[in-house]
Amino acid sequence: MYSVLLVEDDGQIREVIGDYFGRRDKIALDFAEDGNIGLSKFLNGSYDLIVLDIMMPGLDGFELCKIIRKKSDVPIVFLTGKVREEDVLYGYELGADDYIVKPFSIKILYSKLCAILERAKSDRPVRKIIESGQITLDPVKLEVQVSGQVVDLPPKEYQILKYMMEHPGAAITRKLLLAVAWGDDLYITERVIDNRVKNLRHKLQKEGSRIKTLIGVGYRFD
Amino acid sequence: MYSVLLVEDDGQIREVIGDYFGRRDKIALDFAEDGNIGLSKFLNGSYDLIVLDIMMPGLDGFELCKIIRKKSDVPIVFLTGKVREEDVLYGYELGADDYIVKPFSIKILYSKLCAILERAKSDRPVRKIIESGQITLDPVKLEVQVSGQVVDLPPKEYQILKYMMEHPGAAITRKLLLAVAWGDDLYITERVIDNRVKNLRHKLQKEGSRIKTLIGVGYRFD
DNA sequence: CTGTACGTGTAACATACTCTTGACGGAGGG
DNA sequence: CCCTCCGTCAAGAGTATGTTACACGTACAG
Repeated sequence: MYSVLLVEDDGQIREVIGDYFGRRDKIALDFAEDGNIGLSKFLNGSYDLIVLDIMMPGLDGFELCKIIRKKSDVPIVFLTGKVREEDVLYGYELGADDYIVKPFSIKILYSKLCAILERAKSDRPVRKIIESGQITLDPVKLEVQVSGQVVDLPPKEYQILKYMMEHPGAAITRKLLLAVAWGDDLYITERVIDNRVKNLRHKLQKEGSRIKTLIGVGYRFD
Repeated sequence: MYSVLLVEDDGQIREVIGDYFGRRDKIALDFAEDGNIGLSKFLNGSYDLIVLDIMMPGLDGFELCKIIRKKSDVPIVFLTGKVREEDVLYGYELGADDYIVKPFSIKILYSKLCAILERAKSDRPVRKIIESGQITLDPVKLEVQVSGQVVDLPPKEYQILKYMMEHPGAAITRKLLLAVAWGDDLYITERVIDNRVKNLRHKLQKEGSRIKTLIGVGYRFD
């Protein structure tokens, strides 16, 4: 479920889109009737994508887009009646992700938004909680849970686990782990890494076996 | 500079796009005249984005898209005269990143491609899996599968197999293998290589026979 | 100030796995 | 038949990793 803000002054369009999206379960839609309301909703809320009409009373879509882009990389889609090519290009220059011209097919709008949201999901430096199997890592709280139980991890072990969970399935060299958790200009015994990994495996209980050893290389988290 | 493959049977369109993109310096364009040529270029090349016409003789754009999606997450844009809504939706379902309807503005095409390429850049965890027959080698996971079964390979054997799979059909001298897996300044018995290859053949099971011996030279992987 | 708890790094050893060696034998060519 | 080249095997050397115990420094509470 994604959260999308639609800034559009035409009530009829809001209604049509709201109806259609309401019958699907992938997008939760929020509305703003003009640019100023849109700005305030953007500032107070947290959206995965923003759809902007260009021609609106007060703050227009381009202006709003500029303001939003200063604060956020959230995907932006223009939805507009303007068809002049310069406008489309201007929109892309402002960092828009797509540009949909009225009259548009509601189905296509929906598909496009879903495609952009899916694409953005993997793209984003996710400040969200990382989940994998029974393991949950919250980078904001710096907290790790295994099977619902909070597990206290010292800094190094936390960093190693975080890096592994951010790169599941990828081979991670010891050198890389050193750079990630220790800083690459330091020389320490290789055994240190083993020690940390050993503790990690133990603390992760049955999930610990998901850290595989790659002989001659390092580790891999599946 | 990004590398883009355009699969389009209409020579005029190829020319127009080629001209325009040639005067810019962000995109290096490669062409394919039909779906089959497109497929072979995709398989042998490495592109950052692929533009597909839908209606083409032989392999059409949808089919080609399906095949590409099995192997790669490379962004795909459909470029087509079809305007039926179902087709557009079908395109997105296949994992397309955009859908541009002819007649289109070349400037907008260029802008869209740039936007998609920029977005994909940060997204890409470049995973280039090498497949050949029943053997699959994932250089990111450092994992080899034979007939769907994971096969653990020690470093030297992994390196030998990887090199062989990267150069199928080519004669590979023992000297070259030494350089690849051992580093070229080392003196060891020739038997060492035989041993590694023997193990490889055994571990690859029935696929092992694809490593042919070239007497007096080395090996060849077919 | 003292004592405890804890994170970290080192050293030493144990264990597991990989690599190399060297001997032997078979295939094929001269 | 002899020679060369390669395949095979077993054993030991060599290397990588797991494990344990301990020393040091810091943070914090008493």
